[in-house]
Amino acid sequence: MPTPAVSPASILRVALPSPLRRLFDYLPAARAPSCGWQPGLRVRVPFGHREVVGVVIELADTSELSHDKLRAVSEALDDTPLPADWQWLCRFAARYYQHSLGDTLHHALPARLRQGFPMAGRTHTLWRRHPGAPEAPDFGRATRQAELWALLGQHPGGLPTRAITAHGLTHDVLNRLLHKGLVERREVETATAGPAGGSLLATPALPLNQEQSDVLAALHEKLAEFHPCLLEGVTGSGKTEVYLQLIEAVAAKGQQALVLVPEIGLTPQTLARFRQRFNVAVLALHSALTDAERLDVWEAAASGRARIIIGTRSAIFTPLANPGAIIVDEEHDGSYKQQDGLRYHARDLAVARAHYHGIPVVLGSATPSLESLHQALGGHYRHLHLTRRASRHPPARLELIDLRHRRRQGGLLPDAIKAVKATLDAGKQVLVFINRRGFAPTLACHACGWMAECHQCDARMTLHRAPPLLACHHCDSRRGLPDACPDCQSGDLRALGSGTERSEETLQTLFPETVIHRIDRDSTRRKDSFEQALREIQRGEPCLLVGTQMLAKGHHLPHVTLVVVVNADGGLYAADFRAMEHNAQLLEQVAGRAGRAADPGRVLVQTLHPDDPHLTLLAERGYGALARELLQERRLAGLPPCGFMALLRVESPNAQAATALARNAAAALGDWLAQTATRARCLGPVPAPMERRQNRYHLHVMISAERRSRLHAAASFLARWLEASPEARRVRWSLDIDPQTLA
DNA sequence: AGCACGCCGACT
DNA sequence: GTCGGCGTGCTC
Repeated sequence: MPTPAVSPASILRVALPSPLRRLFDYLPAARAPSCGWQPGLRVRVPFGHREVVGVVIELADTSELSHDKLRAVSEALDDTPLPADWQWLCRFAARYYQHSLGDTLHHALPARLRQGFPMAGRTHTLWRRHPGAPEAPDFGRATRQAELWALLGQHPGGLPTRAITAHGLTHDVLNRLLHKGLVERREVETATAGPAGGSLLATPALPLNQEQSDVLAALHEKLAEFHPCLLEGVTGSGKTEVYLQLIEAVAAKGQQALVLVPEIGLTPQTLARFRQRFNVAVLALHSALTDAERLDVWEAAASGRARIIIGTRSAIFTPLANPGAIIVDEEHDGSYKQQDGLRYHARDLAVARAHYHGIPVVLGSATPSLESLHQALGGHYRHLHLTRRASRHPPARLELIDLRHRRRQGGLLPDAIKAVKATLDAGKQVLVFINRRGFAPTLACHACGWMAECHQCDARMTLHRAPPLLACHHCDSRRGLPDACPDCQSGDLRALGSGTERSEETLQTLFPETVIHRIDRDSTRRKDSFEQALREIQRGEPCLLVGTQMLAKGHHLPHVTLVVVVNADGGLYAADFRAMEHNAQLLEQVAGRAGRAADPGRVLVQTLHPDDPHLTLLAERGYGALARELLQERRLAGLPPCGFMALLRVESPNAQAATALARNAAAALGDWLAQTATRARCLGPVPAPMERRQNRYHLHVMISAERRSRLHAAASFLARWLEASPEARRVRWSLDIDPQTLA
């Protein structure tokens, strides 16, 4: 048996940060790393006219290029390969999403490592009081030094630099104490730098109800094998406590847990809940981290020192030394899908990864995606349920109220206004949900019918009042308000429809005594203003909340007993086949905000289609019933998740060039499908839902198949065709496997 | 994707 | 004269 060559190697095949989906052959650098040449080593290589960081993928004896064409690796950047599980995930993702491996590796690497920085070594710095220092030195007016001294006094075992700077103390203060000989620094092995021994739990677990215990018991049954679970639990049924106790079991075995949360879900409160419970290191990956901190978390996870890792979409690419479980909270959330570059879905990668590791993966949601529901109903995922709310009240049902032919103020019907008044009079809070920011979605001329349109998009401009301007929500264009109609010079320009600003204004005139909090992207632009508003709201004074989906998701609003949905029709008749699913998820999530504490809630839903069968099903029997009905319809239509789909998006400022490429690609794919008798369909090209956006023309070519393998074959052909096509280099295109929206 | 090369127009 | 617009071609 020949043993695999480790070193010396003659050719290194390297993945490079480039959209080109192939490897590049290099000669080894003169100096081999101490581990010898191996796949997974980071290398710096000359590439064209620059140097880039790449990853060795395989070793080979020969190259297709002649020897004199090959260049040598400049240097090996590490003495150990990148983590094997991380390598596996990148390769899987690159193959599944038809993306360049080099690009995938590049994006999955912390910025520091892709820039060629060395791994931080396996030690880190701890600071503590010098054993020989006096107990209470005199700091005079140096209050920061005294502060640091006090802080270190609380941590005799020493504090990492990051913990000190997190307290607002600078390196400068640290250095001054160092020079005075009052503190000492120690370099400790990273792998052993975990928390001091003692118990796993910092605070005891909460008691579980029967349902929660049953779910947890089911999870405990299979902790050492691949065990995909859908946890379908209504809002307020205690999913998080189940997660925490599952993690407890995992951590008790000395293993790590990876928790994914939606983009808006990673709040200080969420993190605090995990940190309060456990004595082990809980690390968060969020947008506010510096590159150095991000690298720290990566290495802590890769070494096993970090025991619980919480993060958003990209956290799925965190290496894990000793994984025990993966949890995806609010698994239906759209933010798990990357919408550019490597268009991965973190939930789907989580399942693939759990399979690779042979560990459980829990997908939790009150409103599961049809994808996950399909797997659960088909017996491929374990289906777990939490139906009971912690509060006494069952989830509020939706009450549909008919918007047709009725006067409304600020978007609200008289019935809704009456209910708002009654709720406020009872000393409770009201949430008015509008999925449109700005004052009004349209500015129109009452004399000739002209409407303010964006010059760069096929869209109307939104009227904003503070400051007064017309803004396009699809590009960055904005302009001042016209005094008169540009077409007929009439001065009778009117705002049509209502956005958050207008509802806020109207409600303020109707309820002048009441405090109104408007929560949308415009009102919360200032840092912390959202958190501040939430704190005030949670104090419980009667007030009105007017907001977009920012308010709908996840936040605990215990004093809200009435929710008014200004218009439920957003997704009813949209071209996107997932529109109703997403609309229903949003409505159910909004409704979940009502009556979470002591009082029962009411949810009023205004609609122009009170007889729509989907909407009435949702109102009468809830999301679960509607989801199963929608799934049936998808099955009949062969749509995902009962069929598979990929989408080629083509875009260019030049409409002809975009159309030509889309047409040629579709024709090439059509021919190939026919020749190879591959059972997949090619649809299009068709203009994208908003064909012109930022003066670029968008077209779609859709591929669908009953089987994943055929979709894959077709998508793979298309990707190769596009790469080889000269015209595809002049037009921007992207191939989206399992697209979540058709926009 | 970068990046260089190359060929045209409008400036100190 | 040259600065710089972006089309074209290449990267082991």
